[in-house]
Amino acid sequence: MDDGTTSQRVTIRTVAQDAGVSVSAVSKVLRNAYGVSDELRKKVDSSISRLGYRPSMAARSMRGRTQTVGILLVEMENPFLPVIVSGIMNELSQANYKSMLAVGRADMMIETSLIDSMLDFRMDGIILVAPRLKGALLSKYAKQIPTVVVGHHEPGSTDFDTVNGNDVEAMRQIVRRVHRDGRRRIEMVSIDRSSNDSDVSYQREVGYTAEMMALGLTEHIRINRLSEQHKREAIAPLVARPDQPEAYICWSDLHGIDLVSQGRAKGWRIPSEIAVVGFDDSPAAALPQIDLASYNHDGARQGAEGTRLLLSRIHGRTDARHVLVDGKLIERSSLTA
Amino acid sequence: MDDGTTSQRVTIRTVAQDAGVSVSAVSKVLRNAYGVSDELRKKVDSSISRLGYRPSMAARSMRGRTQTVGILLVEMENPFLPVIVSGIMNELSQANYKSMLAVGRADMMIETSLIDSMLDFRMDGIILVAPRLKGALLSKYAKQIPTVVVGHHEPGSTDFDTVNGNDVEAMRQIVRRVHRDGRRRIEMVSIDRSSNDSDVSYQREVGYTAEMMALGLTEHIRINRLSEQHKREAIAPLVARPDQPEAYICWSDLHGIDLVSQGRAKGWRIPSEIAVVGFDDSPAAALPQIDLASYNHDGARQGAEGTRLLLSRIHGRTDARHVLVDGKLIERSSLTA
DNA sequence: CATGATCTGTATAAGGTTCTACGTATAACG
DNA sequence: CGTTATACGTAGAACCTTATACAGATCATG
Repeated sequence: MDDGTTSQRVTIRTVAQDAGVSVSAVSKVLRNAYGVSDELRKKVDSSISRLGYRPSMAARSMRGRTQTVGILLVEMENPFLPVIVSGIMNELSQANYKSMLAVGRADMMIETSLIDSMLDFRMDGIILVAPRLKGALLSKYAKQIPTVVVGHHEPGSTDFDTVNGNDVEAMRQIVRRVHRDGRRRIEMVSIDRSSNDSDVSYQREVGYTAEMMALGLTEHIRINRLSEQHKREAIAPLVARPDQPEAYICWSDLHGIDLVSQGRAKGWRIPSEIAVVGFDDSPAAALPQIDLASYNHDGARQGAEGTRLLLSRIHGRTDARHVLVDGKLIERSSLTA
Repeated sequence: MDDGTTSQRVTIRTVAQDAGVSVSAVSKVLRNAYGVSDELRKKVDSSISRLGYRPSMAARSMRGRTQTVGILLVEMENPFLPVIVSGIMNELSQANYKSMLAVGRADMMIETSLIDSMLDFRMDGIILVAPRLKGALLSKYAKQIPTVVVGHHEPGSTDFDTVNGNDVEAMRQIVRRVHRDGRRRIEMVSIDRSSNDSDVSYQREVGYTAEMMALGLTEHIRINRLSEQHKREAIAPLVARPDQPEAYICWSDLHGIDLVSQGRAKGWRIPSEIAVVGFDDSPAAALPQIDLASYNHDGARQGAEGTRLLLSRIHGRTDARHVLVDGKLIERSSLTA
């Protein structure tokens, strides 16, 4: 306390001095490494809490692990993403890891710059949530740092792991459920693939088509693709059609919400004549005025699963894993009477 | 390239070697410090881009600035918060700063641990968005690191700056607008203050009361306080009242949404008999089925303003500033015919 | 031409941790 | 009692950058 070397900040050296041991001993306790007696640990621990010592991340990251993983979020507006993040953080805090979150703006340039930034900060690994970046670029990064990609189908990759909702199975399940009520003219509302090159939309169409065929409803397959831009107007012609099907299964709640509200205004009897099912189980779908049945993809679980993969990868695994997470259909009055 | 010292990572040393200058010279260029000729700079810059060198944040933060500020978000579910964050990030990127985002879970323990974490990472400053932490604790941190608090009234503080929506003025404006249509029995729906000790609810009540008095409507002042927990049921008695006022001004869209939907179901004529105004302009309020008038508090501007304050504080300012940001009332069919 | 001032670039000491290699004390064993 | 194995603790280099102090060159001035 009152010897010559007293400086401002309390460092590992201060602790060592206070506890009367070597710097390396303290470091060992900190990392609970091999070769430290209970007695030593006790001395050091009490010095640490007495002095309120906190290891400097900066110094730490120059040599060893930071115990911190970077999370890159494609954007913040989509309410599905926070759920994934909270799943990630839950799992991380259990493993005593910290996180550093960065938010892109659905822009590739920004995304790359943010990933670079995480490399600069020496994160132990990164979790990319629904990135816009394509496989080749992702692979480039994945070679430099343990990487897991959530919500972005790319099951062929050998450099990073992926976690996704099981879109195909989800769609099949929805189709089966709707069919169980005796409906046969079941159509899908999807988005124009050219506007969004991700695989996500495609997977859902595959599931729809596959199950329709499995149920012998091949002749009723019909996919209405809307441009992603002008949702509200784009859906009008669908509502105005004279020949309505018995059910619409939508690629997203956005479509579903517009459909039920415009449909109700037009006098549709929902669900008796026409059932509508959305996708994503967004907060708006749950509003009593909307009450749109929707598929919940268990974002928290996707996040948790991705985190577990990343941690095992940080601990040395090198082969790529690809996980599909099942969700469940939330029944509401747009589907169930 | 092929001399003995070639290791994996490209460091400042690699660059120096490649450019045929000293390490310190490179560092000077990097920081554009005094005493470097144009010629030298050119040599170094070209080596940097040829080698794809990126300075290590870890090493950098051990001595100088990180050029990174920490953002602490109270939680992620509230859709108002991402807007603030995007305002912050916009402003930061213009000033060539990076950000590190951490998300609490509306829990004080977690918040303190996250702030500690930002100190460990040697952020140049922190922006706390709607923190749960109280003034004394905030002051403690503010003494260690430049701090700005957004969305958390605490105008008395001398240790940190604050940015807030101008709640009093907002409420006065809403009351005036509603009164302009000839309505006099204007009530407020607020939350039980004991459940939320923040100042936010109080400010809005103040504004409501003040304007009602200014308009000579003192006798009609009535504040209905609901417990924060069971919103949907808590609002039922309000809807069931036999003596309805001519307008409800709500503390939050959550109340407003329930009010318009349950009210419409009950046969209220909105807005001719009863007007409803929410607060926050959440996405759900804008849904055509809801169409709830609401006050938009310009979160992006609050974020930007906070960022500017932080940067000036990082650059040496020490006196505390307290900024109020005005927003605007978004008129929708729950208010305007 | 000597002197001082200015301008460029360099050498080098922090800065706080981790981690390998090593030394010492203690225990176990014949 | 001597030898070996094991547990505990320590020295010190390495990590990459910044920043201070200084040396050398160039230029202006008396």
